[in-house]
Formats: sequence, structure tokens, C-alpha cells
Amino acid sequence: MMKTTTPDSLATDAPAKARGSARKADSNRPKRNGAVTRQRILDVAMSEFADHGYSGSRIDRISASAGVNVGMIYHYFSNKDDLYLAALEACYKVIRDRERTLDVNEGDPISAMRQLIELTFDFLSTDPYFVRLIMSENLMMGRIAQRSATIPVMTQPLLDSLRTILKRGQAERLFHKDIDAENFYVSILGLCFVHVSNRYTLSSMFQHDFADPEWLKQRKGVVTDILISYLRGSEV
Amino acid sequence: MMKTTTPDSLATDAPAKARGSARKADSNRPKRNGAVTRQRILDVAMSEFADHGYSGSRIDRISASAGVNVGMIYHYFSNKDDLYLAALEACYKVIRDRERTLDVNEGDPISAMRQLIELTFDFLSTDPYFVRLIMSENLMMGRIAQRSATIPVMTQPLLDSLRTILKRGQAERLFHKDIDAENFYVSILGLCFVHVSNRYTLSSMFQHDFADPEWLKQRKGVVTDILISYLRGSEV
Amino acid sequence: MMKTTTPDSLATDAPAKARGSARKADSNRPKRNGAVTRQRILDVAMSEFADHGYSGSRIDRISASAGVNVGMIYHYFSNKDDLYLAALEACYKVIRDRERTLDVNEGDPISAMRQLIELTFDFLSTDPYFVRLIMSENLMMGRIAQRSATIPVMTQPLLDSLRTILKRGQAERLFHKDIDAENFYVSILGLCFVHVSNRYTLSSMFQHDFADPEWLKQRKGVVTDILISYLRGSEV
Amino acid sequence: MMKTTTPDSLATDAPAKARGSARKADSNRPKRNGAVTRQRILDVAMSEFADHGYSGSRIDRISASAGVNVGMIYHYFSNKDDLYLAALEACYKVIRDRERTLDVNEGDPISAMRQLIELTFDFLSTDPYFVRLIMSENLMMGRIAQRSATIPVMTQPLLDSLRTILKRGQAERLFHKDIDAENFYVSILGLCFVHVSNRYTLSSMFQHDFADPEWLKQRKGVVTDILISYLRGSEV
DNA sequence: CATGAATGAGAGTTCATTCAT
DNA sequence: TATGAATGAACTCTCATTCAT
Repeated sequence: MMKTTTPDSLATDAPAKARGSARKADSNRPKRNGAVTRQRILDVAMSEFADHGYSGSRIDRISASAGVNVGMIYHYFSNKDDLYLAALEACYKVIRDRERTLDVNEGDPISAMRQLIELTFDFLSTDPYFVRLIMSENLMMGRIAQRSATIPVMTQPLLDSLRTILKRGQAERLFHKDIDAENFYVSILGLCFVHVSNRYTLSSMFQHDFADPEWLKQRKGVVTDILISYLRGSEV
Repeated sequence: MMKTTTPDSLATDAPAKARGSARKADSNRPKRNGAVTRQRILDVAMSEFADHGYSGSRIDRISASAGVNVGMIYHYFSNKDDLYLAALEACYKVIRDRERTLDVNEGDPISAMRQLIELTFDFLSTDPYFVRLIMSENLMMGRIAQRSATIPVMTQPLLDSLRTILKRGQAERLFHKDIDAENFYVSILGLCFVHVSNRYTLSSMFQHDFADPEWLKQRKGVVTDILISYLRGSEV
Repeated sequence: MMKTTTPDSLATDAPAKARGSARKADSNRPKRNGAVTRQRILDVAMSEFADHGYSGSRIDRISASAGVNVGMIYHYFSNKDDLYLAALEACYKVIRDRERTLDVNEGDPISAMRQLIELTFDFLSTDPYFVRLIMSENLMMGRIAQRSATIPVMTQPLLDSLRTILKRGQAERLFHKDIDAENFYVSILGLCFVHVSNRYTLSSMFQHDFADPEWLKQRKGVVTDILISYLRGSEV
Repeated sequence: MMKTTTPDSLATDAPAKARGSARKADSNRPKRNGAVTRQRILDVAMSEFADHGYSGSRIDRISASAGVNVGMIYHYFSNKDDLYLAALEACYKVIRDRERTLDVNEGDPISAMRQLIELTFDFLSTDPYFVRLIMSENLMMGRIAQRSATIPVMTQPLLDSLRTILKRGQAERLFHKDIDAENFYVSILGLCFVHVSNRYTLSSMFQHDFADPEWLKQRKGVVTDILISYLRGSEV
């Protein structure tokens, strides 16, 4: 089975030593370093949960991949639920951090919006572990996410960015007025998410690979067109 | 936990007697009837798999809900995988059948397309078991669906309908030319799917309920606008 | 897995029609014929029990192979134990019948004994289902066989034959006197049985096939030599 | 049902503490000791498999008798097959070790061979668990044993011993020349094995107990006579 | 006679979690 | 901090047997 890889360079703020793929034996790594161990567990957990969903994930497999003892997982994360929550939040942190790298006040609003769309499209397509973790959580009907205090907080900057771009576009009469930031984000998400979330069933339906780079490139154009043309739509 | 309900009236072609939600005791129902029992198991399985995903679903729970012995499930479906496949295919059959109720050759192309979009939107929003089953299957990376011979076959009429509408619209110069039926279906699906698939994480992010009827109604308008305005887009 | 075949021509006294390998559909066979059905079940049961031992055997598999319904097995044989007993007795009947084809009063005693040994050797080597059924029964510590009234009865003619040959040989001073018929039969059995009963573990130990025809032929000579030279042994 | 007992003193090299029959509560034994637990499971497994054959054996019963949790069996032996293989190999180790206690270069060849025969006879008669395990494995057509690398290796010293004795006997003109070591071992095995392997069916046939010490003693003499007289046979 | 749907007990195996060391 | 042995509950699946039709 294909394994989703978590983006080591972005997933955490842990010291550089801790990064790199998890390994069972690494004579160089310090024998006792709580933060590093904790982070290694978290990295592995993200990909395990992404690969198998919550109930499909195995504590044993995580501990083996992280090269630590089962007890360590319980030491740092209490139980499977809490570990899952930590993985989920870490995951949201990655995309929200990346969104903030955009400067939404600069340049023309259309290209700003296009950048945000493309960033979202690329992020979801390139790092499917995010999509998978989100799907998994929704399959559980938000059982874990609803306990999170940081998820709504992390959403705020994204909403602010969207509102800024929309306001600037409306001020310049490039976008029509009836556009709600939150609702528009749902549209972005839907169009950037579905070919990743539904990659396999779409493949069954249409008998080709929806992760093919050529297809993705063309699809990104279509998605951007759809969304931008909608923003400008009421001109018509 | 909320329970998704499968649409009894559509899920099967079994005799009317068999329909109705599963129940443990029904003095009226025949004590030994293979077809009916099989169907009752399948109905229950669809909602169990939708509610809990593949690994979260329990054979015990299915047999209890269906009011049959565990062994019966294995008698009719061999194993969990095959039962899941049967549920998945039954599920696809429902939406594909519903899509075929539309007459794509009649009326103007725009309203034909609008009908298809709205049907899709309504179906996915009203019967989340479909969305959830699809998500679950994709989380398993299509392990089961790829064994299905009927899924691609059932897709054909949908593609035909889309192509018919698009061709008619292009002939009447209502739609621009560069639209690929399959690609457009992915857009429809993305916009009709995401608020259901991501209902719970979106709720965590934005702190309101994405199944609220008022919100859904408004959202359906937006989705239709986005898609239709894209179809006509090249006018701009 | 290799399948032991029961000797159709010898296993039963049922009408010829019933013989031949079991089959699922045979349009020619009479739809209702108790004796035939019963026999077909018994034939299949012998090979099933021989192939898998008691606990490894499956009623379902027997009914499928016999081309009859599960209920039929219970109709004719009450339960698994009784079916097993019937198979075991049928099995003993085959070898005991075969032994009686020898005329122990004719010719010289040595060649009579040699014939009996060779008959035993050939029977056990050629039809391993007998050996396997006996092993299986012994693994169960004779749980079933001890209920059989016919097994000891069927043994009598064999003992009689052995005693006749021994007595004749001793009268002619060809065999020494201290030979007990029963004990001698155990020796015959041991030497004719072990390469069949232990075929697979011997193969693991010595890394060659103990069912190889060439090896069997040579081994039969050795076994006969050992036993005959023992009979004449007191000359030394 | 009679229970075969495994020879605790020989089955393992585990520390003395671990020996003795399995028991549920033993306040003296260490609560957490992998090697000891593993060995206790193996000891119990040997007798369970010997008593019931492979399919008749129950993991539950083994764990109960060993006084450990079911999971422990899977922790140490992965699955029933592997546990069975471990038991089988342990079993072979016992007899092969015992055979090596003989000094085949000392004394006269006839008495050396007699010792080997009697050791084999006694071992198989006294510890029927060996015979039963071997039977069970053969009933499965060597499914497990053929995966063993150690069984053929452990056979080598036995073959060497036999060859040594035979060569010495032939050099001294005590044995005739045409004797193959492997073939002769099959004869030894057959004659020492059959009254144990077929104990119950022989009892049904002849209506007396083939484990009776008096009978065994006399039989041992017969078996030795048969084999030794064959070795010297060609003198005649 | 004959069918196969239905049962219930129990099989092997897995897994989150705890705890002695 | 760190280990991995140990637990107990649960899960998927099997099977001899019964019984309505």
C-alpha cells in the first residue's frame, strides 16, 4: 500500500535533529530527549492515521515505526484519542501556517486569490495525508476535533486573508458583491479536495488515475477558472 | 451518535415485505426467506458501514440490527470485504438510478444541467450514507471498489447524460467549448460533496452546523451559480 | 493437497450405479434412492476423514462433494460421530475382505505368508486412506472405534488365516515355534504401515519421497525378508 | 481422556524454576519473565497437540493450562501453525538428543544396535506424545514439518550413528552387507512405533490393551529379535 | 425424501492499555 | 525515562446441528 508521507520540514517546530524519517535504530540520536521522542511519535502517528484512519491505525505499528516503546506513546499522549487529536491539530497547523506565507495586501486581488487557490490545490494534492486525516475525522463525526480549542483559532487568519482579498476585489469592482468569505472557502475546498479525497472511487468510475501529474496540472487550471470566473461573474 | 438512514424505498428491488427498517421481532415476516434476509442484511450493512467506516463497522452489530444470526451474514456474503463491496455497489446503484430519472434531451440545456446539479446536491446532502461510504472506501485506497465490475459500468449512463447536455448547450452557443464531461462531473461532485464529507471539521473550523437546512438551501444556490456561470464563462 | 482416493470397486456392495467418483450433478442418477445416496455419502466421508482427520473434516464439504444436502447426512447417519464410525468400519471391511481372498491352505506356508505380507504392504501403500483413517482414529484414542461391534468380529478370519499358516509352517519345521499370531500381525502391520503413516515426517528427515514406486518396490522386498527370516530364525 | 505428559526434564533448557507441570497460580514464580513464559507455553502446547492433534487442539486450553493470557501465545509464537512447528521441533530435539547419549563406537556392534533399538522402543512407548505429534503432522501431510530447517539437520547424527554401527558390524562379519542405514531405521521405527500409534485400533481388533507393561516387555524382546536376526540373516 | 435457511456456541486472532521491572 | 510482558475484551469467522418448507 502506498504510504502518505508527512512533510517533515513543516510538521513541527522541533529541533532539526528530530526530523527526517522515523527509524528504528539510530545510534546517533540522543537516548533521552523527551521533546524529540514526542515529536517522532507525532510524525509517525500523522502518517499512520492518514494511512489507515482512526480504527485502522495501530498503536503497535506507530511505536515500531517511531522506534520507541508502546509505553512511551502513553507517556506522552495518554491514549489513542489524544494522540489522534494531536496529529489532527499538527496537521491543521501545517496548512494554516502555509496560508499565512501569502501577502494578501500586495498585488492585484485576482492574482492574490489565484495564489491562495493554487496553494490550497497544491498542498492538498501533494500531501494527501492532510486530506486523509480530515476524512477520517469526519467519518468519526468529529468526535475528536470537537474537543479541539486550537482548530477554530487557527482558522481565523485564513478567514481574515479571504476577507481582505474579497474586500479589495470588491472595492476595485473586480469581484461581485454577494460573496461570503466562509462560503467561498467551502467552494475552494470542495474543488481542491475532491479529486484527492475521492481519488480511488473516481478511478473506479472513470478508469484512470486522478493523481496523474498531467491531469492535476490541467485540473488546477480548471479549478482556478471556475472560482475566478465566479468571483467576477455578476459583471455579466 | 447520529445514525445515517438508508433509503429503504430505493436501495433494493426486493419485495415490499422486506422493506422497512430492520427489526428484531416481526411476527408477520416469513421465518425463512433467503432473498429477504439477504436484503435486510445488506440494508443494515449500508448504514453500518456509512456510520463507522470499514474497520469501525462490526459484524455483530449488523447481525443484531438485521435481526439475524452472525452466520447468516457469512452465508450470504462470505466475508466482511464482500459485504462491504455489496453495500458499496448498492449505494452507487441508488444514485446512478436516480440520475437516470432525468430526461436530458428535453427542455433547455441550462435547466437540464441545473436539475442534474440540484439532484446531486440534494441526494448527497439528504442521504449522507452515500458520502460516508465513498469516503470510507477512499480511506482504504479503493481496496474494495477496484474489485467491482459494475461501478464503471454504472458510470456510463451518467457520462452519457452529461455529454448530451453539454453538446446541446454548445450547439446552442450557451456553453463554451472547452468543457470535458468527466472533468465537469468532478467539479459538480466537489461542490456538492464537501460540505457533507467535511461537515464536522468545517463545523470545528467555523463553529456552525453545515447541515442546517437554511444554510444548505443557500449553498445549493451558490453551487449552481458557480457551475452554471462557469459553463457560460467564455462569454466574458 | 493430494487427495486420497477410496477404492470404489471395493468399498461397498452398493449397486454399480452408485459407484464412480462423487459428483454434484448427475442427470442420470435416480432422484430418490436411499441406498445409493447413503453410499455416496459414505464414500465421500471415507476420503474426507482420511484427508483431514476427524476434527479437520467438514460436514459441509462432505455434503457438497456427495452432491447431497446437509440434512441427508443427518438423515442417514445421525451425526458426525456415527458417520465417522460407518466410514471406519467400511474401511476395515475392505482390507479384511481382501485378506480373505487368499487361500491359506494351499501351497507352501512360506509363500502363503509372503502373499499375505505383500497383500498388506500393497494395500496400505496403494490406498493410503486406510492408513490415514486408522491414524486419525488412534489420535482420538479410539473414541469411536471402541463403540464398534463389527471390528473385532472382522478380525477373526485374519487371525485364523495367520494361525493356519503358522501352524502349517511349524508342522513342516519351516518356522520356529515361539511365534504368536497376533504378535506377528503387529510386526507385519508395523513394517507395512510406517512408511505410509510417517511418509511426510520421514520425508522431512531424510529429504526424499517415501511414496516413490522404486523405493516402495525395494522396501517391500526388505520387509518380506525381515519377516520371513524372523519366522525361520530359530534355525540360526 | 487420558493425558499424555511431556517429559519436563528433557523438553527444555529453561531454568529449573520453570519446570514442573503448568499451574495456574504459583506465588513463587516471577510475574514477568519472557523466557519462562514462552517455555511454559511450549511445554503445554506439546502435550495439547499430542492429545488432540492440530485441529483438535485449542489455543484457549493451552493458555489456560499454561496459566497465561491467550495474547501471550500470539506474542511469542505468532499463530497456531508456528506454535505447532515449535512443539514439533522441540519434540524431535528430545529424541535426537537422547539418541546421542549412546556411544556407538564402544562395545560390540550387536549390543550397540540392541541399545539403540531398545532406547527407541522405550522412548516411543513411554512418551506417547512424540508418536502422537508425529501422527498428527503426517495427517496434515507434513504441512508444518516441511517448513522446518532443523528437522533434517537433527537427523544427521542419528544416521551417522547407525552407519557407524552397521559398518563396524559388517567389518566384523556380524552383519550382512546389504543393509542401508536409512532403510533400517524405517524398520526400527515401524516396529517400535506401531503398537503406540495404533494402540487403540489394535485394542479394538484384538480386545486387549497394547500399553500393558507385561505385553510391552515381551514385545520389546520380539522387536529386537526380529531386527537383530535380520542383520545377521545372510549368514544362513 | 429433500432442501438450504437459520442457530448458537466457540474457534483463532487482534489490540488498546496497564504495570512490574 | 524507558521497556516489553501481560491483560481482557472484542472481533471476524466457522461449524455441527436443527427445522420450516
